[in-house]
Amino acid sequence: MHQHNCVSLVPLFSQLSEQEQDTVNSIVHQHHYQTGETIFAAGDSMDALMIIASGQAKVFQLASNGKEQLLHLLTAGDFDGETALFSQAKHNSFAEALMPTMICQINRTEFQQLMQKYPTISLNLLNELGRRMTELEKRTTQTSTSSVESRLADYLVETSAQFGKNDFKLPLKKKDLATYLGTTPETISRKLGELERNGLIEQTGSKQICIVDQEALEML
Amino acid sequence: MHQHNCVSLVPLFSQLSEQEQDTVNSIVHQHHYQTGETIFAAGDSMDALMIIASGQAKVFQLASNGKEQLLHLLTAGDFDGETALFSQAKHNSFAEALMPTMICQINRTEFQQLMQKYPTISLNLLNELGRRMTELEKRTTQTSTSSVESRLADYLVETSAQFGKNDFKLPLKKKDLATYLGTTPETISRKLGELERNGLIEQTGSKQICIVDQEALEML
DNA sequence: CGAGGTGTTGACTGCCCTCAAACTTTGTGG
DNA sequence: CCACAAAGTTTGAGGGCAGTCAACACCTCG
Repeated sequence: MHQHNCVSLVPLFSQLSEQEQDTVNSIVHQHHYQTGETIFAAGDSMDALMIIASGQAKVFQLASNGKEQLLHLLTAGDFDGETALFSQAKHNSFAEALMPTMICQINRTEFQQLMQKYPTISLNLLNELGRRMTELEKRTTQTSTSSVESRLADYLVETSAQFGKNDFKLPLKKKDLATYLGTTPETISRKLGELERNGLIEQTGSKQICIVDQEALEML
Repeated sequence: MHQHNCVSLVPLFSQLSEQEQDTVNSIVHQHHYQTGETIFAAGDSMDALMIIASGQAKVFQLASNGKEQLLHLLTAGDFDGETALFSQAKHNSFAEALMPTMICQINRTEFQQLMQKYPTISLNLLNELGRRMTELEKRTTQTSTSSVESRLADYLVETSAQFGKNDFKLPLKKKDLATYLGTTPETISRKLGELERNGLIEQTGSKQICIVDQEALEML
């Protein structure tokens, strides 16, 4: 069987030599998930670090009223489960594949040995956790201080920057985008319409967005 | 001068021997801040890890419209600035002392050397970052899925649990509590009044709260 | 082609934010 | 230790943003 090499893809291990990466690769367990399939659920015990080799997954929580809150969008090279590496805790969130997705897992104990052997790994972990923390802090601040319109505008500008062009396809269903921005699909739909009517964007196709007036968007 | 020993207070260094802690203590710089004094501001360059030796500080962001969002409340033993340890970045948030507060700083380069020498430090850091991440994720979910009333109820229950008794004094001004929960002082005031009228709590004095019906609070 | 999930549009409602004024607590200097 | 100023809190009135509900249109994919 052709074993896809997760390890070389991941920034987490990028500073290791090729030989060291092989070592890591040998203790990795692979899993494949289909679109819509659950990767883990709240309540599951966490005992491994998960790395996205290919595909895309969403991490979200469910409130007691059943509402969904999207916390992170994971793409190739991203990982999750780091809080599990020390405390033998349960997942407090869900993860679901948004497309056919390959996941590499490393058991807690094995990963702990890795970190002892190669200290740069834990530094990389710290780095990435910090980055994600900063991102979440920003989003938290925005959700409780700004209007949906400006959050959406900000999201569009940032996403377009990631793609490096004004014309791009939303990487999320609007349903998920809504919970990501802390609002509802209906409101997203309306606000996008409003932005279009005001000449700031154009909706060329399903999920296809073109930014017309970036400055005005940033102004919100 | 009597040098307050920060290091022994901090879980971060708790696994080090007494002698090793002394070493760490020798590279620590101390600063004292008065109530209301700014510890760092957004835009300041980050070049040190900060540890609260005694006192209390709030970490918050300012939105473009001037609104404040409280992100973390730091008390003795907590630290901040970990994202600064690798990337030579700027602070994106503010920190302000809420009472006379003693802070211990360790420079980036010196702390990096420490982490190389004592790998358990970075593991402790990871642990704490994960904890804080989990906490923020929960709060984010709550702010965009639940009503102010239930967020407040949840906060009261959790805070009472921290103190270990039903009768306690709010550790924050209501103004700050409001931005912590993503609302306004007026709304906090009203909701507390409502909870009291419904017999779930009692407001015995300024900031003094007594939980009467914990079950009903958790129900929200 | 049909079915289920997804997106759109409209009408309505309500939570909570805003503004403003009175009252209370805090803390500081005389 | 008191007095007074500044900050924080409470209460009321009013309005707006966005959530809810419902019906319909639209994809996407068996």
